[in-house]
Amino acid sequence: MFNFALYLKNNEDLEYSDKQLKIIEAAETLFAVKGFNGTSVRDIAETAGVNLAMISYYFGSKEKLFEAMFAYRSEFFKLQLESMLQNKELEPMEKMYRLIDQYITRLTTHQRFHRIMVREQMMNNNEFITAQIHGMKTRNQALIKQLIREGQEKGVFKNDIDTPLLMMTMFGTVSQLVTTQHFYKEINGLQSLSDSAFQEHIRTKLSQHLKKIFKVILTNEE
Amino acid sequence: MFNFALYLKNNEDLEYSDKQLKIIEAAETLFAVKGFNGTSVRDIAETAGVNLAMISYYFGSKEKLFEAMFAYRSEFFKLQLESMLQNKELEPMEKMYRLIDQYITRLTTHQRFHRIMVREQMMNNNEFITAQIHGMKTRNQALIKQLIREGQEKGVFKNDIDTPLLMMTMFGTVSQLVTTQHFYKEINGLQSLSDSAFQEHIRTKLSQHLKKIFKVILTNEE
DNA sequence: AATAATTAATTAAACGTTTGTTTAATTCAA
DNA sequence: TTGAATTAAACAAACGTTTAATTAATTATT
Repeated sequence: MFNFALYLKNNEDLEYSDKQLKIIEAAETLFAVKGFNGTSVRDIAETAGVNLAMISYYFGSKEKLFEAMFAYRSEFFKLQLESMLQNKELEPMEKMYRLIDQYITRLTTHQRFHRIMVREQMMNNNEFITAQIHGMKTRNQALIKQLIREGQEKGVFKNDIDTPLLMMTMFGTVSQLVTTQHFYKEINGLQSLSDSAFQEHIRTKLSQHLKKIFKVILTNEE
Repeated sequence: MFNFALYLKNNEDLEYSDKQLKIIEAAETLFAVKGFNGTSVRDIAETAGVNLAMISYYFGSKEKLFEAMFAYRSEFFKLQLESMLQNKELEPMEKMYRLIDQYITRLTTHQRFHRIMVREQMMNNNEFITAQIHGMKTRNQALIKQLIREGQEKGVFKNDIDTPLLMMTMFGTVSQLVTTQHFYKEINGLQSLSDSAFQEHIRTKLSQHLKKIFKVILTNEE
């Protein structure tokens, strides 16, 4: 009997078929809303419009599907910072502004994946995913630390910057707004806005707010 | 046959017995680590050292136990702001500083409950708990808005303050640090610190950091 | 090009566990 | 002696996963 999941394991750089992608998308949607344990394999199969057994057939298990989905989506979620940070024509503060905007864009356009990340970050249930998140965080932290050092060497940033704490403020503020956006919408009386207009509103506000904070924390100017 | 859960429903202001509190504490611990769906009633019974049936007997169901635990703990979690904010001898900025410290203290000393709140805030699975959280947030937001207005009327705070967004930064920064504290510990090379020393370290750093941000956002001084 | 052989994809049904909850009997306390 | 607390056992439902049979697609052979 043919075992696709085993076959996949030995061909890791395989592209997913339409059907496999439907399963991955259904899994992402449901995991984001109901959590891993709150989502049944039958839920996923029905949402994806495939037979229940196809999930084990293609991914081996529910947990492996979770990991496959996470790895697949994290590709799109990764910040593309390297080339921007190496650009020698940009000032450090301008780079930091772009970093903020890129982070806001990533997080608001991949909200489902972000919710999953927030949860997994707390739970540490799955070794593979914990390692993935840790890798992401470590990479980003190193790049940002380098950028801050660059600004300090050029004399435009202050010297007593707590990089991890500043990142906490960026991640935390955006994350908090994304996860409690209904409350934010209500308290600001923005219920009449269309969803896309509201998302745009959030992005603009967050960008202004974080840039303001970063400017005063990083430099001496107002 | 006697039904305690029903009896409890008609005597809402009843105090919990030692046994009931053991169950509530076990539930909090397990829900915080494994989530609601990841925790079984048998898990809770074993951790609390009681018979499985006692949970249905005392609380009616797993979900009702969750709600009872949430209501019980949210009492201790609530910020006690009213009296402090009404103190006429304190300057607005000093009040804001105290608010920050109180929030940091609450959140770092009730981390398990906070994790549950973060998750529920995202999920909106349980109506009762969603309503509880919404009430908490609305109350806090109103009090803080009032404090900011007071500062503005006294001429010490700027006029263009986005209160909800500033709150997002406070909640978000503290929340992010608490939920990813292992990463923060590692990246700062603080593994040798004892747990209580590390918690103290976090509180101090967060306090300084947030006060700095709030000062420059709220006032014109550095 | 047509047919046979082989491999992959798909399915409904069944598997053994675990789940939350209830039962009915028993022990304990007032 | 009466009402409450406690228990082991049982319950049906839902769970993730596997099976075995069937259909579809691909490859090999004539």
